[in-house]
Amino acid sequence: MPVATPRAAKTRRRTRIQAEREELILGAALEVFAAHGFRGATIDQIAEQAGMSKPNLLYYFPNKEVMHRMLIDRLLETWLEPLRKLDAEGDPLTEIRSYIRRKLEMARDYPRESRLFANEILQGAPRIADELDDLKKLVDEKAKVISRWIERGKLTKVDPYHMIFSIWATTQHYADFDAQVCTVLGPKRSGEGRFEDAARYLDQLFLGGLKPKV
Amino acid sequence: MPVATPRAAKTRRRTRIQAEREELILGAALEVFAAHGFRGATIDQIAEQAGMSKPNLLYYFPNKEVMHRMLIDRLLETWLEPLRKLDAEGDPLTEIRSYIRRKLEMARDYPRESRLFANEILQGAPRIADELDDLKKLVDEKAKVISRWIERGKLTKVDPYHMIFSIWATTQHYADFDAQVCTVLGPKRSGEGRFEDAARYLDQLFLGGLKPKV
DNA sequence: TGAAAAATTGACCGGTTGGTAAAGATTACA
DNA sequence: TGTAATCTTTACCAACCGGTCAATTTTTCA
Repeated sequence: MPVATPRAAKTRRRTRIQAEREELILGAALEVFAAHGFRGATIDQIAEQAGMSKPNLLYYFPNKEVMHRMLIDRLLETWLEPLRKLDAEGDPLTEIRSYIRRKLEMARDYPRESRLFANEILQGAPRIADELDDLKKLVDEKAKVISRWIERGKLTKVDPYHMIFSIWATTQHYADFDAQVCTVLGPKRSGEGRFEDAARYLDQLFLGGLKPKV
Repeated sequence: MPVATPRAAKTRRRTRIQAEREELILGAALEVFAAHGFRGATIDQIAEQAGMSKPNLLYYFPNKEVMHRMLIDRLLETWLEPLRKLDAEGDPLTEIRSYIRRKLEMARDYPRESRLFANEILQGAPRIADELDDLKKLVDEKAKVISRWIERGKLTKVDPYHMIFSIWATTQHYADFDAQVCTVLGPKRSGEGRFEDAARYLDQLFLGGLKPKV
């Protein structure tokens, strides 16, 4: 007869345990979703990763979709932050360099988030069409900023959209294709130093390719 | 009592129907694996895509793994061909440009193969560790070629491994993240022309970034 | 301290999935 | 044409999976 679900409890104050457990579960869910995709992840796996029973997990989240959705929403908040920070008033090459750096740091520090997102896009983004529209708006806005930089001769004339794609691709590659990167680099070079090497290389590539030849 | 499986029939000659059906099934499997990943793909889906019943499909392939493995093996054959063609004797910038072009064409013409591979790597490459070792050998070999080019002053001094990663990342992005690319580009620019725009941009990026400043 | 609220668990359920068994339909070929 | 091999289908099964139920344990707080 009792069994007050956390949702029912939302009318009351949130328990300390509730907050802790929800974070624990979302962490476990991120781990499992990133490794196996939405369909490949099972609630049992997530529960085991979180160190609790399946019904206990389902006491905090009504189902798999809600966990996934919550992770995606959170992810996009922080994921787009580097692009938001791209400052129209700053020095173009410096701004782009910083953007690449920040994206690479995110690939290094939040690889699971990157893979969660990659899994979703790879399968046609079935659960995040709305969020992609927001993304489009942001990219449109920043593409205009880049276009203005080009008009002022601060950058080589390139397609801003494809430029942004290339930054996404090259940086997220180190999170999404980590298994391949580490195999190819071999045990000696696949330590954390690979991100510094990558940063150096990407500087050369983008600054060389984008600096205007005056 | 009869029921000779195609495997048992291997001792005899392969039937016309066998060859046709196996191709049909592999095509359907590629479609479904690329769209949903290994775990997310069901035999029923593949059978429906191939226009036959599940047991009929399982008459030609003993299980899901075998289909997947066969697709991966085939894929890697053609997938690595562009890199194999990278010619130590050719002109470095031309060779790299051609490599990028070929990879981009593969992303355009074989997006399902690209996504099949991406799915597998993204999940830690659990089923293709051996194949990745072969890949490493090939990359090691070509990295040496690139290093020699650099020694001779034909290229800016860059890390050959990360250079290859950046080519993979930027080209495969158009296949793997197609859903995102099309959303961001909008309906007007997401026709097939996007690959030509990409080719133009990648030329600028890589040739600008890699050409030696003499 | 005691009782209500919150947290946890084992048992269970209906639907799906990978795969099998066996019998029937079709095809190849002597 | 007949028959053996090949191909296809219906019916089925055991394991798994998402999620519920009801009962038990733990925590909170008056």
